Amino acid sequence: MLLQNPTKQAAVTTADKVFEQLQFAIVEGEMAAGSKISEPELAKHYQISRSTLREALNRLEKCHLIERKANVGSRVVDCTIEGLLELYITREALEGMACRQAALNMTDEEVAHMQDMLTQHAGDKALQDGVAYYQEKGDLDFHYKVILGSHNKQLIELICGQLYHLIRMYRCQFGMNSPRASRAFDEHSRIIQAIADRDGELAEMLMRRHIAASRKNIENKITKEIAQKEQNKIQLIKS
Amino acid sequence: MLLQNPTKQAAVTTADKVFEQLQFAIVEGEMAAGSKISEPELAKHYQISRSTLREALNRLEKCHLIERKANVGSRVVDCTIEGLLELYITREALEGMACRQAALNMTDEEVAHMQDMLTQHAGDKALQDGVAYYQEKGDLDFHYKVILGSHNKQLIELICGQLYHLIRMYRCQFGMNSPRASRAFDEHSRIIQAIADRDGELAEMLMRRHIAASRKNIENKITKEIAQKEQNKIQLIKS
DNA sequence: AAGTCGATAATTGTCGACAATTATACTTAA
DNA sequence: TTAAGTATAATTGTCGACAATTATCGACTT
Repeated sequence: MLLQNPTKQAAVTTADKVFEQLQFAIVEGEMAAGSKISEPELAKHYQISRSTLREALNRLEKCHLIERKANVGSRVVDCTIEGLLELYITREALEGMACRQAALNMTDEEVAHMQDMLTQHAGDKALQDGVAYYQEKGDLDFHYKVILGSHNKQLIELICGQLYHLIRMYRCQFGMNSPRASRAFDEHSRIIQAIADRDGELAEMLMRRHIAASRKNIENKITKEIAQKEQNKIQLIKS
Repeated sequence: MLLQNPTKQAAVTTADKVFEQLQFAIVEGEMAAGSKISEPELAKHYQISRSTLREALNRLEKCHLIERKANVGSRVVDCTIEGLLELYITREALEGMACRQAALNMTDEEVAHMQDMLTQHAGDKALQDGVAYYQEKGDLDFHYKVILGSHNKQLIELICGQLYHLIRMYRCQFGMNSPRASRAFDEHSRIIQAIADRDGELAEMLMRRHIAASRKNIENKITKEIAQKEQNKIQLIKS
């Protein structure tokens, strides 16, 4: 499963290819979050020169997957709870606006296509009832379509080109295949309705609530996990 | 006048310095919008190697001031009306949310400091009544403080690190020292009040209206200018 | 005369080496 | 034993050259 973002163009140069591999490695956690990056080591591993590697690193920095300090080096970004919440706040703002713009700017064909997609997902959903499939692919499909429907290059670039890599990273690392599938589906359905009605204000509000709900869901889950770990620690000490 | 963004750190490496110079050159229009960038030529001009120049170009790309195509080269972004409107839509979303977060997260000291700043600006404003100063420096000061007050690294990076360079570029190129100084001041004042009241919802709404008003103002001005030019053309043909 | 194909020139991508800076480990003194 | 200072090693920044790709110009065909 790749789930590449829809704005990306074919990787022609070797730096492009290495960038994609590194991106995958970081998102999937093969390169640990927060770990230091050794340019000579990585260059050797991918059999490329440091110049080419640095080109790839620059693109990783562009989508906020690594951080660089002058004369010190690069690190993979680390996944913190605060970072995750900040990311979702930003996402709420951007995707909410994208949804409003989609309601204003989507062509009728695009709207129809989205509705088709949703009914198709409904079939899949009924079929394998609540399986993570919808959450993974269907969810991303939906959100990408809305974002692209905004017809706003700035929004599209910021969300698809930058934020979503980080979101995927957090999803992988925190193991977030949250069991909101059926509820999310209903929310998606209402959002599409608002877009079809060309009701930008409602569309934005619904999208923001949709994302906020997702954020709160995660927040709950994580705080519970932390509580669980604390519990384990205490039991470990007792025994 | 530099009006550097408040998040930037000192430029230590030569690539950093060249980046800053290029950034300035692009924003101020010394390098024409839409023009092609010749790496050998620029490298020679700044007396640096192409590697170093490319490092600088990568940072310019990060703040969306240039665009690169593989095996073809870089161009300065061009300033279109559509691009400007898309930028302001995005800004409305991000800065609106930043303002909401500022209402929630700013310390009392930060709020007090902003209020001080505003009264000081009020003095300046009374002094030189309506002069562009407020529009230039005061306006940016205000917006930066709100954004930083959100205490959201993601928002801060996106707005200050990326969007604002473009905004400054558009301001320069389209000659936008709009005569909204006094009205903008009142709007700023109300926004600070909402922040001081910790009313996130109102703060966001006011900031969004503030930016939307600015956008509409520009929209009007530009369409008028275009109409004017058409008029001139017609007269030219007649004569 | 217009358009297409091919050779040449120019530009971008990639490479390996050196310079400058930072991190590490060891020695020395308190 | 701890701390500071210094010398060494490793890493990042910068450079110039070569390879690969693209753009330009001219010849040739229709």
